[in-house]
Amino acid sequence: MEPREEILDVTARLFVERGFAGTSTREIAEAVGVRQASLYHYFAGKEGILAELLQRSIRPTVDKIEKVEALGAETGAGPDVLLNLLVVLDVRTLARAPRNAGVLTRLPEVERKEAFEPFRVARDELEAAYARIGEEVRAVGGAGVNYVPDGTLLGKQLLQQVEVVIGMRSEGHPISSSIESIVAASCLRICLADQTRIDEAASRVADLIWALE
Amino acid sequence: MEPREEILDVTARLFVERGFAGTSTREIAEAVGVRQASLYHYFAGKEGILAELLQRSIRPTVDKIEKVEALGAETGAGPDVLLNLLVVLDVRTLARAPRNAGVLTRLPEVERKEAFEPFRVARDELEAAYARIGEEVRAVGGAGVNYVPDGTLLGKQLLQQVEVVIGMRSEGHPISSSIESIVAASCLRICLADQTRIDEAASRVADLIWALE
DNA sequence: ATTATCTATAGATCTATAGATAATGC
DNA sequence: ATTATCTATAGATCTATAGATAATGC
Repeated sequence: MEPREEILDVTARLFVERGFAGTSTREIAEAVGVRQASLYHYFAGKEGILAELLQRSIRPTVDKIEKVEALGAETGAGPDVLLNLLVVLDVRTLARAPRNAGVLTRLPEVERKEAFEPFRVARDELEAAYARIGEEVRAVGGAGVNYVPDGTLLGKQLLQQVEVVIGMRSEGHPISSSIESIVAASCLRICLADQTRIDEAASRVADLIWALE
Repeated sequence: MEPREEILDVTARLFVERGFAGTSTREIAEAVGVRQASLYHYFAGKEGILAELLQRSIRPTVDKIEKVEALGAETGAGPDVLLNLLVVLDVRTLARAPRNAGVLTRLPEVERKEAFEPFRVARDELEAAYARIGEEVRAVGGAGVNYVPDGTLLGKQLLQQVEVVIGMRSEGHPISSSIESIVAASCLRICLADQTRIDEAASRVADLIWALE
């Protein structure tokens, strides 16, 4: 592995275990096997490293939002299918992230520091997409039903639900394709889809997802 | 406020904003208005303060698990009602925690340090209760259905779903009683309960919850 | 006596930069 | 020339403890 990639990999592991402020540049350097000052050749300090790790953890999913919504227009796939697709893509990205880097999005520094603003923007885009598609799913069957989340809450509920895979990985559970499907189904249920619609959406996802990965 | 309580309150705010390693004892002391060394009179260092904050954030809910399950035996309330009750109690605890202290449970140090083991045990108990009750809810109507979470996943999904209120509070949204009900309904939906059962459970919760708070 | 608070400080870090040296690529 | 790496270090913290002093409660 080239040094730059190795620094990212090693730092991801340390930040996930100990957090941002809890990891020193010296520890990173030692784990990589270079001198502390050499890190500054590749990155703008600790913040620079985390900024890149955060981008990598969310970019793949955000880049696919447009594609997913375009697929709705092209293939006539309804919101159930689109939500299912987006969830599966998001779950896979989190499941494959080296060192379970999804954990990093929850570090307190991410909310506070200027350097992470691009990440926050991307994350808000993703949440907005969940809110938008989730509301469409809900609109299909949820007329006159009680205890229904509005868009803001719904977006957060779906994002939160997907992130259950981060917690699973933290405890060492592998993320099987069956977990993908179950999390997607749970998201549809949160949006009031019934089992018939869930089965239907799941069967169409299999044929569409290859085009998006 | 007595000094000990004030230290807890101020530290909760700082830890939520900056994390554990990102907050120094000197900053805490300054914000409280005492000398740095004086903190050690009340607590076993930074870790001692966080240990107590974590306990306070989860204890109220864990203490109610037994009561909730006992209520099932006493009143004949079914699992739908029990899950709804537990979720509402949990949401209320998170909603009322000073400074949104629920955020603290996600700090990386919480997983690593000896001092927080009692908290981790309590949190696992809560997750186990969600898994247990969630499985019972699912067992009522979920025969032969596809894409169904097992107990381990279900426990995590429910815990994760409840924690959506932490995120809401972080962004300044007040936690209304309608959000309580919606989150509870979402949890029942994740467990495959249909709208009839959700309405039924919600109507019984109103009569039972006063006995548990 | 005990509790609360302070000053002072040991000893151990931290990050980021300056500036030297070596290796690589045109 | 540029890229990669190093040594050395400025300057700023950090936590935790020792030990003094003042206030409180029996």
